[in-house]
Amino acid sequence: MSEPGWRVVLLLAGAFRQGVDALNGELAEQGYPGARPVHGFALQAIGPDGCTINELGQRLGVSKQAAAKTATGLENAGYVARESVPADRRAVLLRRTERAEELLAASAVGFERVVDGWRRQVGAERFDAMVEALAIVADDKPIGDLPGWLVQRPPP
Amino acid sequence: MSEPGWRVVLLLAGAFRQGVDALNGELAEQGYPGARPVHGFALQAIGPDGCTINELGQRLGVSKQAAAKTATGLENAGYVARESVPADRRAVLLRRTERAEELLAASAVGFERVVDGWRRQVGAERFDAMVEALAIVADDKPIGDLPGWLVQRPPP
DNA sequence: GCGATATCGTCAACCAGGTTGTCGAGTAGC
DNA sequence: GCTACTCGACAACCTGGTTGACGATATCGC
Repeated sequence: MSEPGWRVVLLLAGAFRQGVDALNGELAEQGYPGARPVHGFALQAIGPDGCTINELGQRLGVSKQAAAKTATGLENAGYVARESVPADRRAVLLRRTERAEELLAASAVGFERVVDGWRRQVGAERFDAMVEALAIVADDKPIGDLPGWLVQRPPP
Repeated sequence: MSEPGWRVVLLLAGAFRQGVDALNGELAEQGYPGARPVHGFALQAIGPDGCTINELGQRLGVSKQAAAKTATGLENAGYVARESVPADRRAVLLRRTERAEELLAASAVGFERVVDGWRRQVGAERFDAMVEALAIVADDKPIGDLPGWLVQRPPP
């Protein structure tokens, strides 16, 4: 193995960042210049049926307070609406808006484009091997607290 | 392609995080329980001959104020010493201590162990394919602004 | 039915790491 | 020598995370 260990880990970070940057470009092209992948992740976590703030926190691997802040941001951006839960008057049901569904669709398209580009770059066979290997290595590790540059505002 | 695009990007993040967590574990075992990869990263940037705060900021891609904070942290942890530059009495020369050299050596060992573990998990052939693919995808993208969980303190 | 206990979401305080702006000290150019 | 620039420090602020406390509500046990 020619690569030193630290370089492999650095490559993972670089590839991830490359993907995020590319996706941001795709989303900007599709009319969501301010959308960050973190929005998509959170909306995915909310799911088509909605979820409460606590559940969102668990799914994202952060505290419920952090999840509440995220939810507020999403709400202000018009991506989620708060509904009440009939069965539990303490709980708040976060539900995706139509705008969120559109963003998710655009995001899925963007991801496919980015990843298809990668597949073409590295070759289908090697690409599939990479994905298999990543799946083993990553071992369903939750993202947890998302990197700062995931949500960095685009330069004004 | 069975994997949706977004999952591939998620796997990259998960694998990176897995590597960082594993390295933290290795470093803790080797007697550096508080060391984070970001320390090694900054020490690498300082280099064997040392550098000034401004240079450190440029090399890490952050402002000199942020570099100064990093340098203070490194100094408090005993990894760097401040020396004066005879040619310029404004400047401060950051220089690695012996302890820093030891940390860097331990860090290299830790990275090797982590990556060897991965290689064993996924098989040498597939692993090499993954690294090749990552090198193409990452395309020497610089890390830039480091993720927050890179420096997260270990739970007490 | 009712008290004890647990959970939901919010507020407040704090931390880490980043940013910009300002400023004194020191260097360099004319 | 005066001016302009650079180095590093300080202060203020932003973002996104954390923990702790608390009111409101559910749920359990008797």
